[in-house]
Amino acid sequence: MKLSFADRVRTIVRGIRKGQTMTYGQVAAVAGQPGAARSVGTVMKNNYDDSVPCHRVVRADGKIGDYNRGGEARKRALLQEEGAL
DNA sequence: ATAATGACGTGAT
DNA sequence: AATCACGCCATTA
Repeated sequence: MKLSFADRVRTIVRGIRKGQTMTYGQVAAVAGQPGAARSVGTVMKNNYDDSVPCHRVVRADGKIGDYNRGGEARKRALLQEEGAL
């Protein structure tokens, strides 16, 4: 069975430890598709699995990035709780 | 199969 | 510093 890009991304993000963060571009690169940062976003958007800490994926330009469970504010709060900020 | 979409990235205004 | 414009690419319709 072949793992889609989305599956690899979810796996990678699941592996981000508490207090750590990765940029969309980083995840894409590790997933084997450098330059597909945007696609990582697409995946996150369609991913509703709570086991995937999508809030640990941030933008490369230092911004927080969006979040499908309460927006940027929520995401920022979670990261602060984990000490990622 | 083709077109539209968007939780990005970088460089130019 | 803030915004705009364009390229990028998997996913979705």
